[in-house]
Amino acid sequence: MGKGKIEIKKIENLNSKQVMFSKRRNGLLKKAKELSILCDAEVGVIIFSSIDKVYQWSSTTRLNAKGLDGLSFKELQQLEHQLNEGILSVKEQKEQILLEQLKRSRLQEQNTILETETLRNQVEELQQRTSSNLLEFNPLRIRFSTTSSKADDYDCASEGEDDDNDENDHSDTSLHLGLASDVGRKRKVAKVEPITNDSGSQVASE
Amino acid sequence: MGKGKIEIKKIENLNSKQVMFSKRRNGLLKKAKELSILCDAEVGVIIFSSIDKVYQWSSTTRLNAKGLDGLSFKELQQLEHQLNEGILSVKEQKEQILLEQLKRSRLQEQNTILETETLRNQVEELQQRTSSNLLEFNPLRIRFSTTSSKADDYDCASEGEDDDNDENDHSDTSLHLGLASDVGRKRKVAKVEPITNDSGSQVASE
DNA sequence: AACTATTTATAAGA
DNA sequence: TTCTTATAAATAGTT
Repeated sequence: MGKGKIEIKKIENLNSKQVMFSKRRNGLLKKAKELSILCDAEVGVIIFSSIDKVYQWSSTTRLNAKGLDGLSFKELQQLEHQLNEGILSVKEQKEQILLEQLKRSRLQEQNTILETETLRNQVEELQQRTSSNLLEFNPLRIRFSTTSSKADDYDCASEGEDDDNDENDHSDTSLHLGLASDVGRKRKVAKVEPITNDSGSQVASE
Repeated sequence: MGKGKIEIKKIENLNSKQVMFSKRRNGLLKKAKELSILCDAEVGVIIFSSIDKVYQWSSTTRLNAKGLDGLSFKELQQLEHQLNEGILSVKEQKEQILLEQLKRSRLQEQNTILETETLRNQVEELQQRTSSNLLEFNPLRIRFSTTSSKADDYDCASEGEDDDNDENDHSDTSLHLGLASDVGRKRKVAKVEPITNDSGSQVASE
């Protein structure tokens, strides 16, 4: 509808394109507004020019800008992306912390359980000696459990949390018992093989 | 642009309105398409008729329907809401599971630590007797730690996880030592007061 | 940005 | 609905 008919295809001349855009954009928005008024419809139009500026109009506040008018499409998209990423990051961080603590807690627990086991054996053995009036005493017969030394490789070891059983971190590899020189020593525990990492990951993949 | 000029205001006649809507909707979409082609712009148009049916067109797949054409706006909004809720639910569920396990693990750990403490004391005491050649033996002097019986109230107790220390669940309230009748009994541990629930919640709020 | 010759959209009617 | 047609509006090219 002009002095000459035009083919609907991309305008290469930048200036012509800009002029055309301005005219037809206004026309489109006007038509949209008319439609919404005449036919009592909700109409929304959003236009991203090639210069990446946003023009939008809508018959309702539902679709209208919330202070985002004038932001480029890429900016808006980035904003949305960042928000989503932000939520994800926070959630993932929380999850990571929980997993970390659970892993650590389980390792700790495993340690303590082994120590307990060892101590229990000792107690029983000592009790037997005691109740049998100690006819003989041979410390070498007291068994102790696993004596691996690989526990330090475990990455949990370096974390400095103020748990109330940090003492275990400096425990010996083996457990000595029944000798007079050992009576004064406290907190000697049996080391354990690091439990498999899966105990933590399993939880996450449930 | 018709046989007569019209005023832009709501059309009351339903039939006229429907006809007008159909015509102008097509016109608007055509104009939008032309604009996007001519000026290399991204254009999106969404139209909600008063019958609440959606018509939309967009120059990019970004705004195009994914099989959602024809859904009412309310339906679309509900769908979006449900999706968001779904994600949140899943995340929260995962978090809940982790917290649950951590709480349980800590409780378990606390139990074992207390038991260890008790056993350690016994061992030391017994060792002292042993190394002093057992001049006297009085089992009553052996102390044991907390003997509360409220532990069963803890809601963790009913959960049936296949942990490898379920034996502790049936432990006695008190610890008996030094008597011949006790030598054959295993796995008697001191019960502890349930630790405060905060140990778990603290983690979540970090 | 304004002008204007034309094309296009569409109001009313069939 | 769709088609027709008279006419209003939009706009391409020009200034």
